[in-house]
Parts: sequence; structure tokens; C-alpha cells
Amino acid sequence: MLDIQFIRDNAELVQEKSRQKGYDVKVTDLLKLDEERRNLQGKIESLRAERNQIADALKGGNPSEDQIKRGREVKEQVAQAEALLDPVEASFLALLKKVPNMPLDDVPVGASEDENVVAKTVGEPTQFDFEPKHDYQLGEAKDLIDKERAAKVAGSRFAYIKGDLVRLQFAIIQFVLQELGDEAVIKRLVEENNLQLSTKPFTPVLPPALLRTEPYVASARLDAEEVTYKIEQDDLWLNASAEHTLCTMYWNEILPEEALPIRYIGYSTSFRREAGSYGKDVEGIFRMHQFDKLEMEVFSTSESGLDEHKLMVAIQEYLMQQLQLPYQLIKKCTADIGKPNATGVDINCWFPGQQQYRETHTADYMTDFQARDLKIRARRTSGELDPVHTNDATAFALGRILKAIIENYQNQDGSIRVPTVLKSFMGGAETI
RNA sequence: GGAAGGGUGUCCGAGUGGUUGAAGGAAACGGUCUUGAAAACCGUCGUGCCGGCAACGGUACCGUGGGUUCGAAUCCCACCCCUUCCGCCA
Repeated sequence: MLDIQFIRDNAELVQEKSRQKGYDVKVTDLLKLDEERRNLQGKIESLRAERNQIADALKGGNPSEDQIKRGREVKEQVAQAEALLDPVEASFLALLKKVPNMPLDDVPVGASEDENVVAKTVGEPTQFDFEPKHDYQLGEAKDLIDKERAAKVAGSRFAYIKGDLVRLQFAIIQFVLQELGDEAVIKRLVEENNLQLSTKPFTPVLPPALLRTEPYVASARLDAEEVTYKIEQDDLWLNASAEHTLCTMYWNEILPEEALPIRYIGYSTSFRREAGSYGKDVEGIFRMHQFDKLEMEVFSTSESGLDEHKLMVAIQEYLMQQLQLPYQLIKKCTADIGKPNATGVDINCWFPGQQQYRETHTADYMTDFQARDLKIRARRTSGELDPVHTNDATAFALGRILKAIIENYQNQDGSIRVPTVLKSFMGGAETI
């Protein structure tokens, strides 16, 4: 959530920026409730002070009938005042939670994803002297993807990924862990982008794939039950991304400033109900109920949060360039960055089967919005406590990136070339 | 699934209904000592909210939510979570 003090001090700005994000919150209503709440709270607190004084005076026991009577009266008054405050407090909190994070000033203002801005295009759409095929055509022909049998067993939007395609996935994982675990790579990207950052490499993490409601809600990421699977029996949700179980890792903790930045590269299977997207992308492995993902998560100080975001985008581009995949860098507009985000970038990779750029990566910078709810704070060397800043970003969503490789690296005979940087992890194989 | 034990501050850990925002220890910070460091010694040291320019004052918080009481970390009820043992299983 946003800092209420910030909202009090910047009511008009908050109203305007919320509107830009498509959240029609009534800031004046919120502030009215805030004032009401503070008034009631003041009254309750002075009544409580009186109650405490009475109790204090009676320390040691043997109170008289009169004293007990007076104590009871004040107690009754406190209860009445609290009963008035409770609903006000509840509506105040509900409204406060509706306020989205403020977009940074350079986020393009737009009403829908159509107004996202292409910041740059790297590489050219892959050229073929034959009609390029889709992932499912190539994958099914070579028995690398079997969705039909998966549908029999698990339903639509599931697949058996097989054979060399599995080896390719593990090659990508190995490659990413190698690059992100290499301080020299991080250092180069930090320097090339003029970032004031530590060169600390990313620590690989295998997080749990399920999480409980309470931390999930606190992460501000459980906004739509349509996208997330719930295990009713056990109050557990299947994570829709490793970021959900990574950002909640330090829930309710105070981290020493010296520990920051904390940089993780998580690997987890991700589950999505895709309830709102019936009929969309039903072919191939672009939009699945289950896919594996390598996800970066960084906890940092407030000063370095934005640079950490830039570093993560630089890493995404670096990885795409290493795989020599053509892509566009998309600056998401206010309507598309999402409620907890201050800024957001997508990478859309070129898919020859569809002849278009489609989203394969996203990078989210939440400033302190997420950490305030998660109560993750940094103990600064000055002794102050400060919510940390959080960033998450896709390294690779394996389903989509496998599809991108299959389609961009296809030969006319249906074989698929192995990207150069992955060959060493594929036993030197040239094609699959 | 069966049984037991626990959730207290940055961490460990004590806590008899009022003198407890909470002993003691560790860590951290400041200092004394030292050529320097360590050790030793002295001091400081929870968080949120409200009010105040501030010093500070008020209030809440001992897993969560209720209850009893003039007064609850402490008593009662419900729930959540963790650990250990047995069973089952990878």
C-alpha cells in the first residue's frame, strides 16, 4: 500500500496518478475517513488513558466499590467509542488498499496496453526462404510436444514436453545460472549502464511452489483469483510465478542494510488458471496452465531500487542477445504496469509462426509499495528503519522461450538449430 | 493419521493478574583502556499510530481473534503456525 502520509501531503497528485493507472479511487473520501478515524482514535486514546490511570491508582489491590464502578463506566465508554471506530477503520483500510502505487514520471500515460511504447527494437524479424512453421507444428512432428495426451490426463493447456526439447530447457537453465552467477557479467552490465550498484551476483533459489493466503495477500500479487489455483483443503495457492514465493521470503523481517542488495534467481514451476483467456493462444505452448520460469527478485535500499530495475532490464536484454533472438523493449504505459508497480518494462520476442512480437518478459519495480505491506524493512546504518524496495523480472519463461527458439531457429526440414551459447550444455549438438 | 512441546524485541531467552515495554545474555552503536586490535569495563539500544517545530506526551503491540477483570504477556475460549517423536510415503 501507499504511505498514508504521502497521500495526505499529495492528495491531488495521488488522485491524478491513480486515474492515469485506471484506478478510480476517491482520494477525498479516503482523506475524510482518515480524518474521522484520527478523531475517533484521539477520543479513544484519551478514554484509555483515563482507564489506565484508574487501574494504575488501584495497583496493589483492595479497590473500593466506587473505584470499581468508575472503572466500569470508563470501560463501557471505551467499548462504545471502539465500536464507532471499527467500521470507519475498516472502510479506511479498504479504500487505502485500493490506491495503486504511483507511476514514475517517465511512465507513458495511457488508457490501455495499446498505448505502450516501443522503446527499441533489437535485431530484425527472422527471415526465412520458406514458410516458417509454428511451435506446435514443429514440436508435434518431431514428438517434442504432446498436448493431446496431456489434455487426456490434465485437460487443455497442458503439455508433455519431451526429448531434446527437455534438454534444451535444462540447457537454458544452466546457461542462465552460469551468467547470473558470474560477477564479471553483472559488473560489466552495471558499468555499461552507468549504474551505482553492487556487482554481487545472483544466488539461485528453488523456492516452494505453494504459499499460504496471508503472505500471498501481503505481497499485493494475489489480486485476481481467476489467474491463480487454490487448494481449498489446505489454505494453499499454487504460485503463478517464483516471484510470489521469493518476495514473501522476508515477510515481517528487518534486514540489515549491509545485506542489501539481495539478488535471487529463482526457478519454479508456475501455475495459471487463465480463466479470462478462453480461446486465446490455444495452439502450441505459448499460454499454458503450467510452465517453468526463471525469475529474478531483488531486495534493495530505496536509493538503488531504480538502478536495480535498470540492471534487471539490462540482464533481460543481455540474455536475449546471447540467444540472438529479435525483440522489442516495451515501456509499459500507466494502465498496463499494474497496481503495485511504479514502472514496468516488457520484452516482446519475435515469433515467426504468428509473424508478431509477443510478450516473453516483464520487469516490475514496486518501490516500497510491496514491502510496506510485507513489512520488509531495512535497518539502515544510521539506525533508521526503511521499507526496502523490491524488483522482480523474468529471466526466462521457459515455455515461451522454447517456442521462440523453436520458431526462430527452425530449418526447412523441421529440425531446429541450437543457439550457440547453449551448445555446450547440449553435448555440442548443432540441431535437435 | 496418532502423541507431545512450543510461538515474547535484531537474535537467544526469563517472565508470580498491578512495581513489565517487558529480566538476563548476544549482536549493534558510543566511550574508557591500548602503539593498534582483542579482552575487560562503562553507557546507549523495540515497533506502529496520534499529537508536537522539537524535547517529549498519549496509545497500541508478547502468534491471531474473542472473552473474564477496575487492571492481562500472565487467566479462559477458538483458530493459525512451528518443532519433536511414532506411523505412512518420496
